[in-house]
Amino acid sequence: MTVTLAEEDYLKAIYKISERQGVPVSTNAIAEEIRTRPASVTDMLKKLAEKDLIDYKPYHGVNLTRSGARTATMLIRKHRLWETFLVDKVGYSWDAVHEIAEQLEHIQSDTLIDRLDGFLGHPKFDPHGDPIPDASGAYRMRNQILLSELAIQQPAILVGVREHTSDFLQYLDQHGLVLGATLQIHEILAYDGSLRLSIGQGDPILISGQVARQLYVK
Amino acid sequence: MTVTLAEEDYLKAIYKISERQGVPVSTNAIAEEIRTRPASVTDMLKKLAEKDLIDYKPYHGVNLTRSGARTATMLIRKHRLWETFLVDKVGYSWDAVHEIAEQLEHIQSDTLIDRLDGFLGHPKFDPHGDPIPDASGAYRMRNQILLSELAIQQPAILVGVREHTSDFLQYLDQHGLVLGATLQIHEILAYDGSLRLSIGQGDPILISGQVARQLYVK
DNA sequence: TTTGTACTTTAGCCCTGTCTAAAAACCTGG
DNA sequence: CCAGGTTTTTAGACAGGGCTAAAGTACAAA
Repeated sequence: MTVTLAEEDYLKAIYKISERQGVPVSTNAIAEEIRTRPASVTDMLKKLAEKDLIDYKPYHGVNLTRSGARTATMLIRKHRLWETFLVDKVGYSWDAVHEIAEQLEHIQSDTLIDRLDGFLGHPKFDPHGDPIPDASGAYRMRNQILLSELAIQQPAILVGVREHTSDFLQYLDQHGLVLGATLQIHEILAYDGSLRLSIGQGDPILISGQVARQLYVK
Repeated sequence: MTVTLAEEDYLKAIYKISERQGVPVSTNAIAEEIRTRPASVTDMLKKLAEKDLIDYKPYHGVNLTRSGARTATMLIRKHRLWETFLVDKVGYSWDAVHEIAEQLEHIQSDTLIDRLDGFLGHPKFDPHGDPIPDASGAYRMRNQILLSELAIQQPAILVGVREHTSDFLQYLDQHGLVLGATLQIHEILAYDGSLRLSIGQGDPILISGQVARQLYVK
């Protein structure tokens, strides 16, 4: 029972949405995630249900079966390992790897991804700080909080980002916001919720609340 | 003007056949190479001609245009670089990489393959001894001959293989026939054309003429 | 309880790439 | 130069995946 490339994309989308927003996952949400039309989603949901990769009740959304969740987790594993490869070995910056990894994650091989994992030294986190599932699909979430929840004056380490767009990641680079940096909030401006923040030993900078809600610290 | 995955496969097949057997390339030959039906090939040839990737005269075969040849050469480049990656970095043996590279060669990125080339140290030959085209598509053929053409007692170095099947490559491994080995023919048996051959300092072994016609030496 | 609106599904169509069956073109031996 | 065999193309169908338009469902507000 093979899973096509398009089916894999749907499973991953459902997985990602249910992580963010819980289950069941709506047709519209999937359409938006995949950038396709709701009618197309409905068609595909029938196929996925037929293959027992999702539980689908018409008009009431879907959730992944055990088998569907395993497939999705393995895709996440592949995606994050390939991103790690591209950054650590091939010299890409973290804002340029997403699209390439979207393609690489569909490579089919029983052995490749585990060997790649070994070649990379069994990394636990990808270049964006997201955890990489192991070969069994297990991964530990860091006990992270959003920078926007961090107490004033409390130092913390930047460990992850929620947004993965190039623009956002380039913004972070330009402001010295790299993974592992020590951050400390000095002040939250009453006017618009901006944060005055120091990075390591540097002079404080100002970032928007919008940005702060995209950063994970520990 | 994008080239689909299936179209890429056809271009590569036409390229490979024309290298072996010259031009023009017949519909049947392509069908056999791609393992599909002649009727399907005809359909695809029309599409490729429409895109100016081939010159196609119905009933008289095809050859690649400049543009089609460029695409095919880049596919070869990608295939061979990925094979090199899999063997040199990921630890695969040379008989296990073909199918994976067949998938990897279709990854679309303006920058990936040149960066991969750099990461690998700009290799000139892949794990099977085939030359890797550079970024401009150029590559030098070694001045190689088939082992079956080598003069008796004349030492030579094994530099390439024609067959890429797993079975054949495993056979070579088992007999110590690895790239770079020094070979010397001691005798050609009149009965069936088998060769008595020594590899490096080892004791002579017997290989069939069939095998000798698959090995390139220099 | 009804009704308006947002969400979802159905119906029917398109495109890609494949297939089988049948027709057409090519070519070679007599 | 033509008859048979081989090769190639055409015709028509199908499966996967997507789209638009229209119809059906759910649910909140009145």
